[in-house]
Amino acid sequence: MGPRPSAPTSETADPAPTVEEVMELIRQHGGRSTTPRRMVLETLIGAPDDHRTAEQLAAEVHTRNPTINESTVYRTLELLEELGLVNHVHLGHGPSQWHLSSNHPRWYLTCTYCGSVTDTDPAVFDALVNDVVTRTGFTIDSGHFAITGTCARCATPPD
Amino acid sequence: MGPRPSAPTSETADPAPTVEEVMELIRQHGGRSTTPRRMVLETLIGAPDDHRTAEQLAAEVHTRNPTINESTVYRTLELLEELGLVNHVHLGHGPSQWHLSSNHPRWYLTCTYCGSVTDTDPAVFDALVNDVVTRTGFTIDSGHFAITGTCARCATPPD
DNA sequence: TTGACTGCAAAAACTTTGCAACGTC
DNA sequence: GACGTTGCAAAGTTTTTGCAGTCAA
Repeated sequence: MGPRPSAPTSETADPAPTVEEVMELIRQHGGRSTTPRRMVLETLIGAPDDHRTAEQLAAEVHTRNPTINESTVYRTLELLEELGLVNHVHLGHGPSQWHLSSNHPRWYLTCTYCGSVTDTDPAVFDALVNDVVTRTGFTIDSGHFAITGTCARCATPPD
Repeated sequence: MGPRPSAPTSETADPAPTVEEVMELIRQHGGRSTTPRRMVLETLIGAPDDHRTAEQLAAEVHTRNPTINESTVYRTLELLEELGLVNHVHLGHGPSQWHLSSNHPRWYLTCTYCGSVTDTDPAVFDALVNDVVTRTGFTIDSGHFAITGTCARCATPPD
């Protein structure tokens, strides 16, 4: 039930939703506006550019309401992802990282040696994305898996 | 202890190793030539272009020797990866897929909707790889994580 | 003989699920 | 009141680890 892929180029408009807008959307889909959902959302919207694990998110929520269960956080994230409001990324071998959806593509470069994550100018990938869709019909959806490699620092010869 | 990254462009030479060559290499590193290691290797070399999970590999090995344990398969794969002879890929949310290393880069495109995997002409990515390293110093190492998106078939409007 | 390797079982890490109680509409 | 949602606990999935016995060099 994901959105149809559209223009895969870099854009900048970012309509950060409010908690109320999201709750309304959930109600429109037959769901209910509940305290745990509100709190997860408020935490995500509080730092919209962060990406964090479900566990970290649960810990943040717990500082305000320790009764909210981690499985509820997982279920809320799953719901919000179905609605297209959040996404998860695999930056490495650990747990998934969650963040609010944004209109502009994100490409993560993670270093195999030091683990650092570089959030790259997506324009660099535009030519590739267009080339691939022209040649194969495959529409690349950035940012679900990181691209691994060696960062500038770790690439410098140690000798 | 991985190899220093070198020219990240598409090449074609593929020196498929023999079991004996690998066993010799293992011995040179202070390791031992054992039956489980031999069998895992023979299975991998038997279908060098396949990628498969540790569990599938263990099942294949079991048809010849059921006493070999899955944890030994994991440990063998880890060893062979340290030696640069095999690699694992994350094609989706399931278990890692293992395959013999090859000289030429591999890029996997997996479809979010139908799960199909497209092994793409790596030349398409050369420009990107060169662009990124020039701009940021980051040397992209293809093929550790898949690139997700929508395949041609799933992208055609249903109406 | 030495110590690397193995099988086994148990645990770790991350996520999902079953179910009865609860809260929203 | 109906039924979607939650907390809790338990289980599922993939991978790692501890340990005592085994085997290659």
